[in-house]
Amino acid sequence: MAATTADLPQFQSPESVLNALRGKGLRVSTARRLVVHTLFAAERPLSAGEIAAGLDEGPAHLDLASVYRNLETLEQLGYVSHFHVGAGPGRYLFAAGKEREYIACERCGSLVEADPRELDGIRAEIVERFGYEVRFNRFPVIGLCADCAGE
Amino acid sequence: MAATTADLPQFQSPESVLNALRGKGLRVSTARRLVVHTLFAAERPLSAGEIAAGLDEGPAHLDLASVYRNLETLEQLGYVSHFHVGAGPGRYLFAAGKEREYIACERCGSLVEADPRELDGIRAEIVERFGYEVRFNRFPVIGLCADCAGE
DNA sequence: ATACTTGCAAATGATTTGCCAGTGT
DNA sequence: ACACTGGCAAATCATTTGCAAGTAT
Repeated sequence: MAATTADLPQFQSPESVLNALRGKGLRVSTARRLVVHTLFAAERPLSAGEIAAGLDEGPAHLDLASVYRNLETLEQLGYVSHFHVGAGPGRYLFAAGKEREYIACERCGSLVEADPRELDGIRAEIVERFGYEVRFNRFPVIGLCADCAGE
Repeated sequence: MAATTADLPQFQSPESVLNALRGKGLRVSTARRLVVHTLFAAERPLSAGEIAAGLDEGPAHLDLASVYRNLETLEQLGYVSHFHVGAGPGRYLFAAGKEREYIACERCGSLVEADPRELDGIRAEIVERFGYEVRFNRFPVIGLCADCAGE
């Protein structure tokens, strides 16, 4: 289940991802292709619902269950990652072999990405003071962005 | 007027809380009494389901919807507070007029409380580096406790 | 041909809401 | 009395699961 950068070198296009899937013995179905393309083209993390809805605007229809199943498969292979902001739906994005952590606004949903190293200081402080090894990839640090904080 | 300690001085017993509610014009019904007693006696944050289930084992049955409605009422008045650990149900506890923040284990659900001042350094670092004003009362810092981290 | 996948429906879990009967004050 | 509350059923939302029909390889 551990996916390092070495395992995921070929993310130049949706096709390269699909080829990699084929190499793993997975089939390249229409649904799979659409999910991969949509996720690859997205400029921000998308919820399963957004993926299905976005696809509906195109030529094909994809069932939400299929979207979830594909996302889970892709995530287990290390191609996709997801996280939750507050109570909202999970947001999915290409993992692209690099780890990221997030800080999110609970009001407007805006998001900033952080290199894990940027949060290592905080991690160290919490492990020292409280004994917990924390990470902000699945459950980002939640707060208010500058705009929302200014009411 | 914000709810300061001065507004919430009388938390010595469930009865004192109920009296305060009466003073605010709220009625002291059986359901309300049970929720307040249960929450007051709890040594850890409880989910709405746990509150209802615990009552079922005792003399009374309380509908989950009533539990939620009461918790919301109590929270709006500043008597109760709740937070979420990962995808699990919300956990409710007496606010007792003091602010707290939490660090939780996403595997076993264990929890440590922190005085907000203990996390002010982290808050300052994040606001400076990312521009987000974060708080860990509704959505705790999530990670693995020492036991779970040791596999 | 066969195993992997999908669509559809139904189930789950958390929480909310409508509505009308019941009850503190 | 009268507004506040409670119970109960049904509705939401996000996500999962069972299955039979469809399809990539």
